[in-house]
Amino acid sequence: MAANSRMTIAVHALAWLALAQRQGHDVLTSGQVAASVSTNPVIIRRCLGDLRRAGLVSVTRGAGSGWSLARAPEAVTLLEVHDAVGQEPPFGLHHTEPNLECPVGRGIRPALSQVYGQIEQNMRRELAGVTVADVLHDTLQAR
Amino acid sequence: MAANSRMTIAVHALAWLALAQRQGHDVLTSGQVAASVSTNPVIIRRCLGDLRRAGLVSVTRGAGSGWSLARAPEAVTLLEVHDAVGQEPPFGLHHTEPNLECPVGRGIRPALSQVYGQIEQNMRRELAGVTVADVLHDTLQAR
DNA sequence: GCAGTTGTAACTAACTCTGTTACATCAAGG
DNA sequence: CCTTGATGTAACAGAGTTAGTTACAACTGC
Repeated sequence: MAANSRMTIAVHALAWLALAQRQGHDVLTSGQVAASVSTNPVIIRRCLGDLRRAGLVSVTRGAGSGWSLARAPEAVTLLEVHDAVGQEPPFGLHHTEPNLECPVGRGIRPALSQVYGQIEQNMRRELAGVTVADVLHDTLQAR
Repeated sequence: MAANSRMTIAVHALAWLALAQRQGHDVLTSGQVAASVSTNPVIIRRCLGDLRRAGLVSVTRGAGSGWSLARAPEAVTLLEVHDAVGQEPPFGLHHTEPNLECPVGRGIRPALSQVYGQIEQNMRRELAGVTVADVLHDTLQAR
């Protein structure tokens, strides 16, 4: 299948919430967000539910309720979104334990963990440097 | 599922080939590699087949045949392995096109592509800086 | 109480990944 | 020339993930 798109959907929803807030709409329903993402409202509720549990958005119940940003869009980084949606790391080790009788099988996992860990650290640092406000700005810039 | 482990298996196989070569074994069979990785020989043949198509290993046919490195392990980078096994990029855009009537739906994909592309570039640069020889060295260092 | 919304369970369909079996193909070496 | 041992690859199974859908209980503003 194509790669994980949950991160993309989450950022899309947050950018849309930020723009709506700027335009005076304090809350959006899952249906309104779903209309922009072109998907089902339940997908959005599941995704925004993850973000709510991470404290990035708040939600109300009952009639006239909906979703809003819990913080200013300048204060929400893509790293927080990444962690909130439980995105998998880009590389995985062996599914089953390699043969520990073999010198390569014995040492390969720590060696690769170090390489992979370094790459993930850099990826996280980069995600931490981009905010929802940045993405919204670039989004509105695009023609 | 756990993340993609093909990259790990490919590097494992290459490191094992490099060590075997250093010890005077010029070729290994898929069964011998599979015994170190703890998997099925067909998995290894498929994986090493990808590496062969990328020119990283060479293979012979017939009795007594097997796999060997096509280059010195110092000259094979993890980036080449990454591309050879067709690893997916870490982030994916929407599966279906977002609503282009919405300003966010219209501009979000180019905006996120830029962010994701930057991260992938850095990942590639990092992978290009690590060779199979480096991994083998760290592997043998591990206790 | 009504209406509109969230939260969530249950399910489907499509897809990926690893692993397995089976077998055709190939070539080294007697 | 034949045996032997290896690759290449198709076909399939089983587990798992993902997006999407339907349905409905729970909640709350008015």
